[in-house]
Amino acid sequence: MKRHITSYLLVNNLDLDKRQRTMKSSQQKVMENLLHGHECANQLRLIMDHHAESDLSMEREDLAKSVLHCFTDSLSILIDTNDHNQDVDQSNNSSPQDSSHVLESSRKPLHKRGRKTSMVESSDYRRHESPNPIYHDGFLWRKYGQKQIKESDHQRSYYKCAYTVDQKCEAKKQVQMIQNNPPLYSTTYFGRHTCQLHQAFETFPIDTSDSQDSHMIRFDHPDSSTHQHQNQIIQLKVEQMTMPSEKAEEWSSPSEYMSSEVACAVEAFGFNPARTSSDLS
DNA sequence: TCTATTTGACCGCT
DNA sequence: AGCGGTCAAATAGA
Repeated sequence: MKRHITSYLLVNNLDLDKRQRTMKSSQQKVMENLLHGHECANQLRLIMDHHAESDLSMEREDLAKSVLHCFTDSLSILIDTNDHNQDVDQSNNSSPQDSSHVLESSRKPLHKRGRKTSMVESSDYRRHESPNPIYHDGFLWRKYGQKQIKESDHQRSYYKCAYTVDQKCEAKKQVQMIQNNPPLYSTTYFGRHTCQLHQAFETFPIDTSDSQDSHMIRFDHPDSSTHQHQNQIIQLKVEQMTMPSEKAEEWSSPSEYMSSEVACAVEAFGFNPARTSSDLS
């Protein structure tokens, strides 16, 4: 036992340098993500200020998704770093730790042998409950299964990232209705996206021939007016996805026509794309 | 014809 | 044996 503890502490000391370097790069990543999110938010505001009359709901939603993606990545990095530090702290200090997290994340130990009893019990996951199922959360998902779960009236749908093969992204999610009245859906995310959203967008077909169906989204650098930096131009084919104008009139808050996660991101910024620029001013 | 979804079968674990 | 998770052939739809 004593020998086991000594060797464990040795490993911890040897890992310290490596961990500090990792933390630095993590901070850099978080900073880059947040800067990118800030740029997208600025771009979103510009669109809303200058193009309120035209139907640019898709640009707004995609920008909001980009903002959400930036924050999701940043949170994931911070939670990882935090968990790592807590593991170290717990091994070095026996005092109890505050286990509260922004996102629910399982830290239950993996079975060394044997099959996991469920994904929830064995891997890190984040669970989200909402009145509507989350289908559009900024990532592309591919459904690979649906199953009736025992002790549940509703089927569970299994999704994996559409870039599982292309980019070896192992992110998965499960969507299941957990309550009828009022309707409540549980969306559980497993693993983290290793795919890049912008890479995903780059695989969209670029069709400059049909300007009516295509819209340009530019993620400009803050100094974009000086053209010192090359803009990252993403062209999205928008078909059957634009929000019907009559719906736009009915909906009063982003959460009514966006996925709840995207809406949360939008509302967190105090934006309401359904409003006009005059409402904002 | 191509791509995404559906669904029954299969696998590995308890 | 029964369960949850995944695979892959069949099917649907654009």
